[in-house]
Order: sequence, then structure tokens, then C-alpha cells
Amino acid sequence: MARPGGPVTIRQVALHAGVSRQTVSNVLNAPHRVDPATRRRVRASVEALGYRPNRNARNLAARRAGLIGYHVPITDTPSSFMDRFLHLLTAEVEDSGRHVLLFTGTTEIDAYADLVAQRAVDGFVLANTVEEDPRHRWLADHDVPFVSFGRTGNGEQPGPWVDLDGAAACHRLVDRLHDLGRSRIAFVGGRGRTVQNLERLRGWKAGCTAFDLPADRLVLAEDDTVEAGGAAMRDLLDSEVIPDAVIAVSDPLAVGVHREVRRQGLRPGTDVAVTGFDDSPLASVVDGGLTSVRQPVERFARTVVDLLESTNSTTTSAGRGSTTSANSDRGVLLPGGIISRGSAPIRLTEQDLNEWESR
Amino acid sequence: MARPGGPVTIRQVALHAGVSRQTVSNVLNAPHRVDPATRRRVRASVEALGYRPNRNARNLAARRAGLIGYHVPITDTPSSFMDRFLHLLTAEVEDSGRHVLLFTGTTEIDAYADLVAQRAVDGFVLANTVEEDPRHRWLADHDVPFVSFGRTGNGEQPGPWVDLDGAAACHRLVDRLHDLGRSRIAFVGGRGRTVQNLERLRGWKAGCTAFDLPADRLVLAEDDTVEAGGAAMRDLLDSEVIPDAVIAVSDPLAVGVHREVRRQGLRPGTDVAVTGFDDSPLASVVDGGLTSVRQPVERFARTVVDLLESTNSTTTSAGRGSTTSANSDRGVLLPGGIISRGSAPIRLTEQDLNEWESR
DNA sequence: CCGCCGATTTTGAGCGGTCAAACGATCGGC
DNA sequence: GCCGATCGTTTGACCGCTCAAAATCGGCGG
Repeated sequence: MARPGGPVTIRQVALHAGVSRQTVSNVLNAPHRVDPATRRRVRASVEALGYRPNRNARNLAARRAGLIGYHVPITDTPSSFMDRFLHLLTAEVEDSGRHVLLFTGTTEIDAYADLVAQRAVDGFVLANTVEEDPRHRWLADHDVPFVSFGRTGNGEQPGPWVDLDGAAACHRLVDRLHDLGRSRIAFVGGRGRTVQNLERLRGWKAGCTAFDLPADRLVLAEDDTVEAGGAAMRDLLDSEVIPDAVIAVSDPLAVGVHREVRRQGLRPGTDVAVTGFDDSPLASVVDGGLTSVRQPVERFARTVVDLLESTNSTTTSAGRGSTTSANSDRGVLLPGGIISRGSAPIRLTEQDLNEWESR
Repeated sequence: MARPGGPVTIRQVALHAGVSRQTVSNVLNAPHRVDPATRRRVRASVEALGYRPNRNARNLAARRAGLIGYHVPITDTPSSFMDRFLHLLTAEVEDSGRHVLLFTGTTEIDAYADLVAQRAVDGFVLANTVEEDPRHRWLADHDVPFVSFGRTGNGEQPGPWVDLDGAAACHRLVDRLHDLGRSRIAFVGGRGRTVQNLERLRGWKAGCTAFDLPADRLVLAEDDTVEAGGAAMRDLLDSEVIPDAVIAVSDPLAVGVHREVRRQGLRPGTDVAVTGFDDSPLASVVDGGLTSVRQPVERFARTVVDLLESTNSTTTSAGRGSTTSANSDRGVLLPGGIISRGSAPIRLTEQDLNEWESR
């Protein structure tokens, strides 16, 4: 079954079409330089022989890798959200003619250094950013193209990034819950000092302040689990005036809150509204459904790849890497969309919907 | 910051160490051919210059790709289980000196053909196998190394594979539930005719037969969701004698069943035992926890890579591919482990534990 | 002292492409 | 009718490494 004589090379195509190897190469990479008639003839030969250029050879000569590195964390608590992002990223990268290369390694920067030294990748997509993230600086200093999915807390974050506007999302949640007549809106945040956590907290506070609501019902959960959410809710129920709404920064936490609400004989969505984040599979397991903030993941993936493409301005030997190259360190902030379900029967405004649709 | 003069090449190392380029190459790829003293000297130079061989060049010369292809499905219902497998696979592949390359594409075989033609990968890891799966045959016919995670329903499945012994797992569940005194053990299966579904169904039936229990309480769920699980349970509750145990083939289905049990005012784990599969994050959202069959994912990943390594017997131009090459199409069946929680307080036997530990 | 051998090391020839410069037509302009 | 510009195509060199064959070098038996 396998094609006899092994894979077809560019020389065979050249022979078949009666031209030189370089002409074939030109037809593939710079068609405008080739006479239309020859072009057609070569294309026919390519077709007839089923020629596909050898990636390694092409990349070696062109000093590319055709690959984008992505670090997958080996963790006990995988995030379905990040995995979805990876799926979509794979598709987007593929559309740009390259592929995603996966790697692990606990000392992530070493892994980066290694891949770069081996010329194994053209660039990286960074995920799971934390507040003090050394990766961005390192990559920028070494003139390695990259795009960050998520912001760091570093004042001047090097390199382009894409992120959810978590503050705006939380602000809006407060807004809509206020529309429903809720006035004691609590917040269950994450303990980790990630930008994400800080931003969402900020948005909640801002929202409360905007409506003259007290912003004192605040618990930071130990970790991102259903149990921790339950524990957080018990804390909140300890006070004399219990909240009539709870914004949790994740679906697991929200599910925990939800469960605790029921355990106390209260009705979620009626007595206490509960909202989560990410619209994960978990959101459909609670009775009545969980209201959650959905992130525009497809858009994230697309934007990341777009930004990566436009980072190709780095001339190899020219720039001394002194000023971290001039690739205008752009940042893109995208809005989240509220998915309203039983746990918090929010009525979305026209504007909410438009913003989400136009994302 | 970036090393001036670009990346170090093998010639520079050779020069530095006072040997020829080939000697450096040998130190790296066949150390035994090099005099220990020279070896040390070269190694020192490699270290001093921070040399890392260029992957593209190496692969081009050696006719390898250093990459293993893995197809990620773009689906609306991602499986956290498959994603976990991918994470672990990444780590294992990395240990073998290669990397995972991700790709998508709905016409999967075309994608395979393309990657192979471009010499972009050395082989593939197949996942999400279905009953009539054309991929295995195609790859075998084209002498492309691959390992399948999951069996197909094709009588003689080409190529090596790894899979969970789902039949044994279900049989054992029946066994343990019987130990608990359950005698009306229902089965909520999947409608899709995957080997997985068929095997699990078979195991349940066999278990029931072995204990002289009726194997007639059977529902096949529409799809793999919580809702479908609930619907399935309602079906089961329609009969005059309701089941006292339900084995569901997935956690989402089990959660649906669990929820329905409560809605009917019954106590899960007491009135009706409920079990799921995969020990997914969902298993911890139900009150009391969900008893579930955990798959040995790490082991799967390791085995897959091991099998892939041992497929390197294919000589390039020699074999005509006539007899699908002689790589003894091995299959590896691994046992699952029952994780006992509130929804079905199973007591595991010594043997159960041993089997799982030794996995 | 010489030829032969095995262990080491080096050289030559690619792997399959791309880049850059050289080449041969064609062509309008003077 | 000769010349430089233009277009299209070809040639030479090389990307950075590995493979195979050739070259070098002691050491050893005769």
C-alpha cells in the first residue's frame, strides 16, 4: 500500500514537470514569480505525484520550526476550561499552517530555554499565568515570540496578552443581581494571589460601591473545590444577616455554595442567588442549573494566534534585543457573558447580549 | 541577552574541543565509539558553549520527526478523562525524547495522510476509538507506527492497543453490590455502539448471570449527560419493582441517576446504590460522593508509549507492507479500580486492592 | 622491522528543501 | 541594430546534522 520508492521529493516533481527544483519551490512559496503556464504544469505534477514538502527540510532551510509550544501542567486538579482552550488553540494554530507542540516540565523556563536552543518551536503560548510570572520577562529578553493567555501582576507586562475582563464581569453580576432586588451580595473568592482573583474581587467591590451596597461579605476559599465552596458558605451563614446572593469565582466553589444553601433548608435562586464562573460541565449538575459567566474561549484562541502572527516583525540578527524589541506589547481584554440559569435567574439587558454576541 | 552570533552549531563545538564534527555527533549519539578522554573533553565543550543540537537538522538527517501525533477532537462535550490522558501522555512521550504534536481535522485520515506525507510525525496515538474504526487499518497498511488507546470492534484489530477491562470492572461492581445484598441491579449504558459500551454491558450481564440475578433492568441513555441519566432513571423507576442498585457507564449519567433518586424521595447509597465511571471531578459534587470506577490513566499513557517504542522494528524501504509488518499486534487490558463513596458504600476485597495497586 | 588488526577519528556525501546570485530570453527605446 | 531592464528560470551554496566509507594510529605477532 505504501507508495513505492518512498516519499516524493521536490526533485522528482521537477523532473516530472520538466523544470528545475527551484521553480517547483517557487510555485509553492512564491507563485507570482512563476509563469502561469509553468505554474499550472508544476501544480499538475504536484497533484499527480502527491507531493508534500518535507517539513523538516523546509524548516531547516527556512530556519523555522512550524511549531508553537504549549506547556501542559501535570496537576491533580485539571481545568476543563484550560483544556477547552487548548483544543481551540490547536485548531487556530493549524489554520495558520503550524502545529501545537506540547511539553511539560516543572521548571518551566528551563523547558523553554531547551526548546528554543534546539530550535524546536517558533514561539510559545503561555497559560496559567500567575501574579509574579518570570516567564514573560525571560522570553522577551531572549527575543522569543510568545503570547500570554492571562495577565501577570507585573507592572509592565512584557509581550502581548489576552484576558477576560473579570472585573467588568463581576461588576455586571452585581448590577444584575441588584436588578433582582438583591442587596446583600457576598463574594467567594480564591485565596491565590492571581491577577484573575484580584480583578474579580475588585469588580465585585466596585459594583457594590456603585450601588451603595456593603462590600463586607467576603470569603476567600482555601482551594478551588466543591468542599471549599461549602466551607466558605458556612462562614457566610454564620453572620447574623445572611446574604441574599453569592458570587463565586469558579463553578466548583459555586456548586459548593449551592449545596450548602440547600443543606440549610434555603432555596437557591430564590432565597440565595448563586453564580459561578466558566460555565463548566459542573454548571449543569446542580438542580435548576447554575448561573455562570462564560468566557469567550474561541475568541481567546483566535486572538492569541493573531497576536502571535503579528509578532513576526523580529528580524533575526538585526535587533540587539536591547529594548525588548518594539513589538508594541499589546493587551486584549474581552468581555464574559452571563449564562442565566435557575441558581440566579438574572434577566440580561439588551446591552449584555449585544456585547456578548459581538465578541 | 540573546547569545550573540546566534545558536551554537556542532562545528563550533568541534572546533572548541579540537575534534571533528562527527566526533561530537558520536559523543551525543553513540558515546561508546568515542575514547573516554575525548568524550569528556567534548562534553565539557558542549557544556561550556551551551550547545543543543538543532532538532530540524538532526531529524532531517536521521529521517525522523521526533514527534508523535495526537488528534484532538473539537467537540462540545469534552472529556476531562481524555484530557487527563493527554496530559500524562505528554509527559511520557517527553520522557522518550520526543514530543506530542496536536492536530485537528474532521476527516481524520486525511490529516494522518498529510502529516505522514510531510514527515511531520513518527507515529500516532489514537484515542476515541469507535467500533468500526478505519484509522487502524489505514495506518497499518501504510506502515505508520501507532498505538491505539481503546479497542475497535473490528474482529482483528490491527496494531497494538491499550484498554480498560470494562467488562471485568462491571462484573466486579455487580459482585460487590451483591455482597451488599443488592439483588435488583440495573444498568444504565450508552447508546453509542462503541466497544466500551458493549464491553461494560457484557460485564454487567455476566455478573448478573453469575449470581442468578435478573439482567433485565437495562436502559441505554440518549447521550452522555446528567439529564440523560435522570431520564434513564425515571424509566427504571416506572417498573413495579424498582432497582436497589444502578451501574451507570459514566459519571454524568450516574449523577443524573443520583439526582433522580433523591427527587423521588429515596436515599442514594441506602435505598438505591449508584455507581459511575472514570472518577471524574463530577464524582465529588454529589452529596456523600459518587462511587466510581477509576481508570489507570498514568499506566495507560506509559503503556502506550512503551508499545510505540517497540514498534520501531519497521525498516523503511525493506518491508513491502504486505503482511502489515510483523509487529505482533499486541493488546494490553488493564483493570480499573473501584473508588467507594457514599452513593454505593462498597467494601473492597483484599484482591480488589491488590489488583489496583499492582496496576 | 613489517604487515595486519581493531579502536578512533576524520572525510565525503547527502537528507530535502530555501536563498541569493547568475543566467538566458524577451523587449522597448534610442 | 545594439543595450540595459525585466521577467522567468536555473545553478551553486548552504541550513546543521548523520551515515558510510576512508584514513589514522598504536599495538602485536611473526
